[in-house]
Amino acid sequence: MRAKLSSRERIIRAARKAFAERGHDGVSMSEIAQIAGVKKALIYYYFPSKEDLFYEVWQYSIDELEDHVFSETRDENVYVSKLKRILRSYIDFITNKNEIKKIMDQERANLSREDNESWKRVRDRYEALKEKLSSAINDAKTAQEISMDVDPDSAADLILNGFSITEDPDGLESIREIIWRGLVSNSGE
Amino acid sequence: MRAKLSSRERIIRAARKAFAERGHDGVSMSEIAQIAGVKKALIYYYFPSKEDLFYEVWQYSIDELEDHVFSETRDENVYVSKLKRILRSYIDFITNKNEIKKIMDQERANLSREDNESWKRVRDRYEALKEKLSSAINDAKTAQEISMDVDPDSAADLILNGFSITEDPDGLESIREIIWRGLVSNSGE
DNA sequence: TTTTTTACTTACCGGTCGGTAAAATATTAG
DNA sequence: CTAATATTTTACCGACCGGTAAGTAAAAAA
Repeated sequence: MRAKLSSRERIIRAARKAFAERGHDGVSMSEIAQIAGVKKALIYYYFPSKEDLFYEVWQYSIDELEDHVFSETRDENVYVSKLKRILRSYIDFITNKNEIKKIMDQERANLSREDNESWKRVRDRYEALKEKLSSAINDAKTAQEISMDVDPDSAADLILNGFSITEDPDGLESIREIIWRGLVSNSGE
Repeated sequence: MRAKLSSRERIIRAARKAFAERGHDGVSMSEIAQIAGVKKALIYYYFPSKEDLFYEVWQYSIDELEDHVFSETRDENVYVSKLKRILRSYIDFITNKNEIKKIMDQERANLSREDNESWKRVRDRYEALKEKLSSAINDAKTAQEISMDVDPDSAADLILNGFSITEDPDGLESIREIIWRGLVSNSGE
């Protein structure tokens, strides 16, 4: 039987669900309150603003993604194997924690907007994730285990963007294979 | 000197610009009116609703993309060359008609939402584009000019999603190279 | 037992949303 | 010149937005 969650926790989960489905701009605070089964004003008791609530959801989501994807490969010392496992567990994460991936997809366009000061921390958290992935790729490249043609930063972009929309596991797998061959093959021409 | 545009055209261009920057949900009709230099009610004279205005922008944008990407390769008969040119002109399009690509990025998450009946035609127009790309890939595969491991549909997804956010031309080029090697190399393992 | 803090509700704020009716102005046709 | 028609503006609608002030009930601290 489920332990009763605190109101704060219920709000966060409701927000995550709603933001995943409709995005930050598509969701109203009253909508979140309704899903969480609390009054709207209570949200403002725990969170100063919609933006702050969103950021907490965002932060937790990316933390969870990083934990899942990077923690188990920490002691792997063959970089290309490590990278391969990162990719696999990333797909595993997308499949099982689909809500979190959806939030990232929803706000992807906002991540490239240099204006909008209030989104800075959201962008920063995302950039930190990307950096982790990028340096794992760079390690493999430095060890000459993947193609020297690969630019680690672009490859990280490709991985983080390439699996959007698709929910079908076979589709994800196909995409992973293409990307992987792109990373390891020596010359495409 | 610029010929004076009709109000209707000015509205569409203003809407395209605004939707590219902030997305459908992030833009208000009065904002669009202001950019177009027109009263809000005039928009409703030409377009029944915000949704209809958005769809017209969307439709024209994807038409333009298809024209740019597919028209010049129509008489190419070596499928792999054709596909390579498609990819190149897609990047060219992203670079030069960046506003249109941004609209697609903004609404990407909405494209996977099966609910929301009113977005059906938006999704359908996108799916038609994807189908065109997918069958170009399939042609190259059938002619055994690219890897037999490639699933055309997934590859089309990857191409349409993989170039997001990035505006830096070098980054786009790097991503294109990875994808291309992924398509043509015979086995990544 | 009194006081303070925590958790939460009720009722409201000004502002903006998408959308509309009707009047005013331009344009065109007879 | 006039009448009809196409275009644009003015002024407004109810609904909902994010956010807040003030109060309440219960629990924790004094």
